[in-house]
Amino acid sequence: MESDAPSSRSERRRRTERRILAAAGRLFAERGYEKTTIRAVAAEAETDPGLVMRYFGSKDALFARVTEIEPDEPPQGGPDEIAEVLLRSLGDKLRTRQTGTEAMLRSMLTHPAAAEEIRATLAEQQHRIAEAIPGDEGHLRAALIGAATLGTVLGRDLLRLEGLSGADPDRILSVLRPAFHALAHGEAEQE
Amino acid sequence: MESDAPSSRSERRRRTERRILAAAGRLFAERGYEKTTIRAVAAEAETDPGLVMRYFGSKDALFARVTEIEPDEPPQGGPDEIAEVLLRSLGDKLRTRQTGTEAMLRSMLTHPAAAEEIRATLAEQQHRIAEAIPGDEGHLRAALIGAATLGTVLGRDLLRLEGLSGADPDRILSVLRPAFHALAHGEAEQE
DNA sequence: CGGTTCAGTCAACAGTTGTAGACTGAAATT
DNA sequence: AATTTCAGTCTACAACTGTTGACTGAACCG
Repeated sequence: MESDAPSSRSERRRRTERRILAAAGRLFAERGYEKTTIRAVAAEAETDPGLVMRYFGSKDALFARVTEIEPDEPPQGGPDEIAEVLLRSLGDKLRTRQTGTEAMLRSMLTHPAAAEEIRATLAEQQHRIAEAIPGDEGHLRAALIGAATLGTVLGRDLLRLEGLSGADPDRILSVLRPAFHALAHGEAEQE
Repeated sequence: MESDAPSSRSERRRRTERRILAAAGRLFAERGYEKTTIRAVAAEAETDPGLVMRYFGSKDALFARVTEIEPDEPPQGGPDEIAEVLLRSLGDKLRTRQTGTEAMLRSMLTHPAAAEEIRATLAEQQHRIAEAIPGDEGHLRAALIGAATLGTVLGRDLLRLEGLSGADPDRILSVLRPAFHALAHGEAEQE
């Protein structure tokens, strides 16, 4: 009772590729790079390991395809605007979970390519943020905002930390908001 | 030119066990659970894979031994005291890096036992923190402090994020301080 | 219709893994 | 001195890995 009537060569091909990508995304996100095998991906996609190799070249290349993600909205403006933009980006990540992103995060501690991608992404964002933050600590502040964001997504969606795994994104954001503003401000605003 | 004159059976045994534990700690911390092989541990410890198995039973058991870590100073007091205690704990972790802790963190996204250990440790700390934080959001606030702490250690020592990898622990703490206090406070103290 | 392309299948490769067990020789014990 | 214990070594196994290449049959194109 599935939707089909497949048979057109290019159409079949496109479908299998999509199934493989979806299966790979799921498995990489759940198990990480090393524990995800080509065979398991093929089984999950109901196809053959050989096909996976032929269509994507190698396990590494498949991983790279799955973890292609579009960059965040570039933060700009003053410290407060920056904090709000970053909170909004975090909110998006918490609301609409992407297998690609999760695959990347899941493997970032063990797969060098994933680690490098994260480093590069965060570094670029940092530079933009640092420009807008007064004081010579701009880079450090930007990096710590990144770290906090990372920890939050990791804790909620990958580690499923108690008290965070089911939490409503909006409540998370509202608790985090003052903290992000505090981090974004070079000069102490309270005390 | 090494210090030795080994030969006493129990002494030799103790030494090799220590070498194995040290080697395993280093490798688990650098490469994570899956990519660390018994053979590599044995080679690093200049001994035999068979011995590693005999002395520690299994790879899992060896990992468990290596990642035994003593719990943090239990946080107590009001929100501000709690924030300070947690900052101090973070400072300790940043200043004196422990291979056991790093091995645990490195593997927490791919090795279920490591993930569970982290969850349990953080959950227990959270409960204590939550009691002292006013408002019904105590657990969420506690969890987010944990996530931020996790992200900071991860970003600095495991991922080596640009702008964080070489950062002085005290500067990190001073930037994080207002943010931790903001997170610990149930009622908004600033605006 | 005849020939070509190509999605899909299958079997096999070379290497690595955790783990088990037999063996050796020297320290420990009697 | 005779015997037992045990740290250390070596070999082997069964399972699993990414990857390759030969094969099959149906869709495609002339």
